[in-house]
Amino acid sequence: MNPSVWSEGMYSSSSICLDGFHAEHLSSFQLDPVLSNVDVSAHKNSEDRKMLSESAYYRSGDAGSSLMNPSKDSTTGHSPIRRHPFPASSSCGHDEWNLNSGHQAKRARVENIIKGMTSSPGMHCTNVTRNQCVKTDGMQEKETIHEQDYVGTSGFGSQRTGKQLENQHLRARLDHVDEVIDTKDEDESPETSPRDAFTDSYSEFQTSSSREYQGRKSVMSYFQSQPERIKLMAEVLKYELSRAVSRSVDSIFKSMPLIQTNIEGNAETDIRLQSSVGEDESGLTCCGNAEVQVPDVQTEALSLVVQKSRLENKFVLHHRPQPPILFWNHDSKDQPSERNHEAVCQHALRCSQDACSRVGPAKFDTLRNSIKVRSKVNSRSVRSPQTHTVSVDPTLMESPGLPHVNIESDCLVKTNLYMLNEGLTTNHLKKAKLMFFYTRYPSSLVLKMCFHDVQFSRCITSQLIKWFSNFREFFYIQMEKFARHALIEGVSDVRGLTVERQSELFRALNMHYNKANDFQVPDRFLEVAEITLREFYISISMGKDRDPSWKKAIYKMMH
DNA sequence: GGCAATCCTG
DNA sequence: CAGGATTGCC
Repeated sequence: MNPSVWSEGMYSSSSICLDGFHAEHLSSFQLDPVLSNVDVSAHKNSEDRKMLSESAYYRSGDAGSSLMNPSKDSTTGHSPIRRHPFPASSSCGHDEWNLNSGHQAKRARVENIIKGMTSSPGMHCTNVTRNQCVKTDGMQEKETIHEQDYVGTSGFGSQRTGKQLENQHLRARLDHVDEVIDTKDEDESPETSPRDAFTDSYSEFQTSSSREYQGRKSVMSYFQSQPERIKLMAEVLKYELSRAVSRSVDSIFKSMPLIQTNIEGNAETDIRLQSSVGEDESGLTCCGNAEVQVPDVQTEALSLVVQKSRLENKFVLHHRPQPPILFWNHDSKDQPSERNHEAVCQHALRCSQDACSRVGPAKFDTLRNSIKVRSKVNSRSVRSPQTHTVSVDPTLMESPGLPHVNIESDCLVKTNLYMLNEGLTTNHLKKAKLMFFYTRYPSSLVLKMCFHDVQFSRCITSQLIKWFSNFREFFYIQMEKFARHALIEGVSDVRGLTVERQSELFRALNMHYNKANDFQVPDRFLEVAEITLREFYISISMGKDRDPSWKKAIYKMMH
């Protein structure tokens, strides 16, 4: 493959969000502005640095809630900078913008469907006129207008006959709606549709202040006078809602929805986790789109090595002034959908917590115990829809065409959401590899944060640490290999050793950590690789490799 | 001795 | 990638 081809262009359509930096955390923790500018290299040892990062991390909760307060956004109107809209302080806050900005195409479709049901055949009352009807003339007159309008233009004769036929017509139309939606959903990727459905349905009830909803509200008001149609509409909405819920829950059970979405090659959304180098001091990007701030813990996770002073030829750990920014790519067509997916996840997680508090920990322990513990890497996330405590058809969670979801299933939904993976999956491995681009030595705290869907145990922690140990091993082996190769080839100046995206070394690394090649490897990683390569080169050229522990100095430096 | 990381091997 | 051995630090 031509490196120049894949280096940039390929990333524009599908990149990765490390789901470990899930909205739940992203919204909950913010970089402490005071601590953010501290140069960790000034601290005497790594423990201080770690404590600093962690204290910043813990302290950042308050800062986060204030920073992420949507009321601030509302004061600025439609700011070009869209932050992740979930305030840490409002456990059940559902940002109108986030939910409202779901798939507009589908929304428009639903709007058209609703409009079509009310305006055709022969209905001319637009949203505006309907609102005016409600405002000025009251419900009864509005109904009269609609009925007269409808009957008058449909030519069905008497009003009674017209109603019967209208009901028939509506039924047929609703059937068609189902068909259209089903067909559409089948065409859509399985990752995108659940959010849409959920978002559409959910936002129907949440976005009371939106203009669209006002229009629909008036439509619903119109229906309220007609029990038959109410029933039909209720069925449609219930169907949509149940399907959306089941799908969104299903997506929750996927250990890394966004990772999977992108790695599996189904998503068009480009979510990039990038370093914040070059961003402004506030940690905000000016990309003009929504962005999510990564908790300060990331600064620890991204304890990348930078060259503080090339003149001194001394490499030190340098605390990054800002956390990396998770932002939405400008070119993404599916941004709202992804954001809403985050919203769904966020909401679902809150629901799970809510369910936990209501059902009690004992029951959840039972649920968890019902899951088989897997010590090895599993190909799929642990999912156990059937439990001792709640007996519901397991296919419930899979079937997109359920006519309805009952109360028990709702309970199940919330119950299952609480369950965590008790084993690491292949997707966790993929995720860990991608994390390696940012951190070579993740602390257990970082691991817990990034693998928040995993129930941590000593075994899990050890396994993750072992993974990173293996990653490092491979990394250093490559470094040594290419350093020696450079010496053999007669490279005399260390400055001639560079790691570019086109270089063979990078391709080897990329092949190992990012085999699918759908992740934009951060430039910082290339810098680290280059620094390490040069260190190996220098050590070997100076004959330090005669010392059995010659690598340790490099390891220590890179730590 | 405990722990963490690397080294070695399969 | 995982398991066990080894090393080094506290």
